[in-house]
Amino acid sequence: MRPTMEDVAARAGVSRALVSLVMNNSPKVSEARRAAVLRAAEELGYQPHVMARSLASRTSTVLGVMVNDLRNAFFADIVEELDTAAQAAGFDLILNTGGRSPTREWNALHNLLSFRPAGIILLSPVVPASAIQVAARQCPVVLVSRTTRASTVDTVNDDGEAGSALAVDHLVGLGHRRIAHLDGGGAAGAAQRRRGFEAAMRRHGLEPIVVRSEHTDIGGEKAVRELLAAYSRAELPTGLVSGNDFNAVGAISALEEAGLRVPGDVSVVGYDNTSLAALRHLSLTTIDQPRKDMARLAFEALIERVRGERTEPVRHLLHPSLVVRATTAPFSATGRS
Amino acid sequence: MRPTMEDVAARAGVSRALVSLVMNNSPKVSEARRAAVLRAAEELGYQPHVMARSLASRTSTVLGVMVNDLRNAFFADIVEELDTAAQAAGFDLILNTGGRSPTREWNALHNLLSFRPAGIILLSPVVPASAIQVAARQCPVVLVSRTTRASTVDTVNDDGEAGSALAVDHLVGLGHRRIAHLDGGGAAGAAQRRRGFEAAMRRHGLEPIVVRSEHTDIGGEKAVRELLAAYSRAELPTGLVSGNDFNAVGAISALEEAGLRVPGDVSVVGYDNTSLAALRHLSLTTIDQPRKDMARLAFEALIERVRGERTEPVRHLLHPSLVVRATTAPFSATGRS
DNA sequence: TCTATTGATTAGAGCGCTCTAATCTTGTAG
DNA sequence: CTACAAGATTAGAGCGCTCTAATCAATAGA
Repeated sequence: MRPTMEDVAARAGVSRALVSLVMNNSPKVSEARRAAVLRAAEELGYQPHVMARSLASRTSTVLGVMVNDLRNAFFADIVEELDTAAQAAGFDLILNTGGRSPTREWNALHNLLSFRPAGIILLSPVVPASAIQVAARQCPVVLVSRTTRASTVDTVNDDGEAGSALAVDHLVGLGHRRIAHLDGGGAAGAAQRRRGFEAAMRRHGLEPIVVRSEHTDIGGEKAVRELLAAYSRAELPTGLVSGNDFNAVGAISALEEAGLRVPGDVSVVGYDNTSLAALRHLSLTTIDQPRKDMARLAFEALIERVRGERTEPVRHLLHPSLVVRATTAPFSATGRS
Repeated sequence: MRPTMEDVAARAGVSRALVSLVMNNSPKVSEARRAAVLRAAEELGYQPHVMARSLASRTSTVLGVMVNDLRNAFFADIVEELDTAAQAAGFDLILNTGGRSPTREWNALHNLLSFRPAGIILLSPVVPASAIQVAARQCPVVLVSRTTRASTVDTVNDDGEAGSALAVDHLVGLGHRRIAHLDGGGAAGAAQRRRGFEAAMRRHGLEPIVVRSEHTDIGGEKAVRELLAAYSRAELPTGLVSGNDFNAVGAISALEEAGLRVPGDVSVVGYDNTSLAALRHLSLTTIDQPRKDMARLAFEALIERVRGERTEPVRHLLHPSLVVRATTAPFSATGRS
């Protein structure tokens, strides 16, 4: 059995309480005793038992994190960032996935809750709002990539409408006028991005073209094929705003397959600035969600509530930015066949 | 304060012990009582306190997971899979990163240990072997993508030598004879892959060409440029075995930039079969590490030890497989300029 | 010399649960 | 009607720690 505080106390010739004080480096311990305790602990290889501590102190250093999908690099990045912040602040992450199923997420959420965590961060959850409310009654909850009306829950989102607008402005600035959006369907944030696209187009006095698609490369390919079937070469959109990077990559594939050049004939903008987009081979112009900032803000919001420093809900809406790479170029009538 | 077992007991008019039995669905509880307890629990929104349970029962349902780098899709996939398995088996994951620094990993490992987890899984850790030994004295430890001599630790690795051999055999089978390996340098598993490459080449009676590189797309580009500088077009290798997929993508970029076609002039094989490779736009021929199996085996090995069903160490060496896509083609002398 | 005063140390209750051993119910056989 | 086994229930100690309140030691002031 691993040594307990009692063992350390015995070896150091002091009481258990004193060991506790030393372990929490209380200032009211004489240097001599402190040294003795530390040495005894060292010799025994003693390490405080987090769960026992948590139980006794009625506080928790555990932060629950439920991720929509770790395979999605966006979330993986955020979790990495959260982990860094948590370690720095002395918290531990317990992690969960809901498999994008409300039922499984509900279970996962319950598992997190059963640890009596100090707080919970939900990354793009698909559980109903009521489930979030239930969780929020037990501990502070922060939502990332998901909105809510609940006033006890903080949220961190990127401004998808602004992001799409950025893409449209960029293309229009390059002289494009026929621009299509490959919509993400039911994916998180897709609706916003579409709305932003439509609004931006109209602001420029242009007619928004929206093709229903998905946030996958296959989806992007299909959407482009539909576009190719629906328009003559002369009328084909010369600018594409994809729902996300994967979609954009698929779109580019289909475009090239059809003998069109990117960006010579068609300019393409992605969304998310995944590591994929940064690959020199693709060099995709895309919209960057400030993931690091999102993670940091989510963490800070949570900790503020944990420490009871704030009760008002906070709604972070982060501004995305345009990352210009090699898949967008000025519109040129001559470039077309 | 959230309701405790005592509250439920009071409301159901039974003792705390009975509630405990019901919560662990013991068979020795009358149906009437069970129903009463369950109802009371429901009404109060009671949920057992995992930590208290763990403390009292001297058992843990916590599994510690330390990840080398979550941003690496390979690890993210494994964690996802571990999570699925853990949830199914009633365990909870507590997750950590070491930032690829031995010191930080050592801290992270300590954090995990302080939870008195049932077991620990280390994904490609960079801590010294001694640290792993220390951990292994506290609870079962399984290593993924890392070997050890410690007889108390299980390991799960893919057979990197076999993987490279697969790539070489494939290229040789297509008629290629001048084949180069873009080495991953100090990256985990890189040495094995290189050894496998060299051995396979010699087995075919061919001279192995090894270019020092990195597991990044930039690395791949640079390596190819060196190759282009060192060889005349006629003598340039017609087959490339990259250290991983990213490297391969970079290599392809540089090749195309130099006016060479893939796979027309040069065939390229990646390693890892990341989601990147599967993108139709790239369609990279690559070596697949059976991640799902690796995760499953790691989990099973751990659970076996947790349950005390085995004390002998187990060394899983998984066989990678070749995934042929569009970046490899038969050698053709005419294809060359 | 005696009492405050401050600082260091400890006793002991208790966190929410489990688990063993003891107790209480029944039902059944003698 | 009693004895007893089997099943259902509970008392109570204890998991490893924290924390309050009490105790103890040492110094200072009168």
